[in-house]
Amino acid sequence: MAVDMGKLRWGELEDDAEDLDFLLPPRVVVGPDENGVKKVIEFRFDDGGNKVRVTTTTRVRKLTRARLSKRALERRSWPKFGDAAHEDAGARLTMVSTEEILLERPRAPGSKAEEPKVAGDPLAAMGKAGAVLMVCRTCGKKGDHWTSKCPYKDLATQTDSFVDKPPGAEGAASSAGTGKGTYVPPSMRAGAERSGTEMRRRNDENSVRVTNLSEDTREPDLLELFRTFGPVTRVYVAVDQKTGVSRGFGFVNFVNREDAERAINKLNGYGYDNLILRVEWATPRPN
DNA sequence: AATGAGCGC
Repeated sequence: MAVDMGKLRWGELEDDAEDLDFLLPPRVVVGPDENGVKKVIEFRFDDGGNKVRVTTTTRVRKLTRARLSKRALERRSWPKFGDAAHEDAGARLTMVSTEEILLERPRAPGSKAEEPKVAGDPLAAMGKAGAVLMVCRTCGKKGDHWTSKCPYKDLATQTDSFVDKPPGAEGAASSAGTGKGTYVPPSMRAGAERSGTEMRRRNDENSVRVTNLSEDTREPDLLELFRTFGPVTRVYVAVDQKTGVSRGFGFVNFVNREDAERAINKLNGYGYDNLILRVEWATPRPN
């Protein structure tokens, strides 16, 4: 058999050698004899490719006929139970049970009762009433995704070491932020309907354009980078609709203009993912 | 080098 050695790796060569086992005589089992001695004779190739015979001799426990029948007889004297209780004695030695037997699944101590599993997509299987109960513990969004599927799940903890922080970012001082200073509920977002004097127009004014992003920088990365300056309402990375590849720029919208300004001052020229970011005010999108 | 999506009226 001609083999192109250049295309084979050693692991494949090994497999190839094993394939030759069909050339060996079949395994032979002799016994066990009256003394319980069993011999297994098998053949294999040694490291040099020579056929060798290997004989293994073992002594098996003798199960005498008397011993077996004694135990079987003992079982026959057991009182019948279940469906078998209605059978004539000795009519059948074995039978298939049609009884329903509920098995308890062992659980870790202290674990909660199992939730009923729904086949298929749990979100789709759930009615609207159920969806309301679904609240992402990371970003707080309702009825959209589970915590485990949150796009920001990796960013749940604030990076304390990173650059500077807006004054009062830790607490409620930040005007529109929640405790963590990042998630802004819809009712508080720019452009949301507000009572009284505030404008209803969508607010794109605190929009920052970020260019020279590496191809694999995505929205959660941008959020992680910019959230330290204050509450962010939106991150967006422009993506080629055809290929899905990042176009290398994006936008970050801030609740507060001062936060956006500080982000620009701090991050413009900042080295990120081996590239030097450009961060500047975005010209508002025509609408 | 570069300024974003899609929804509904």
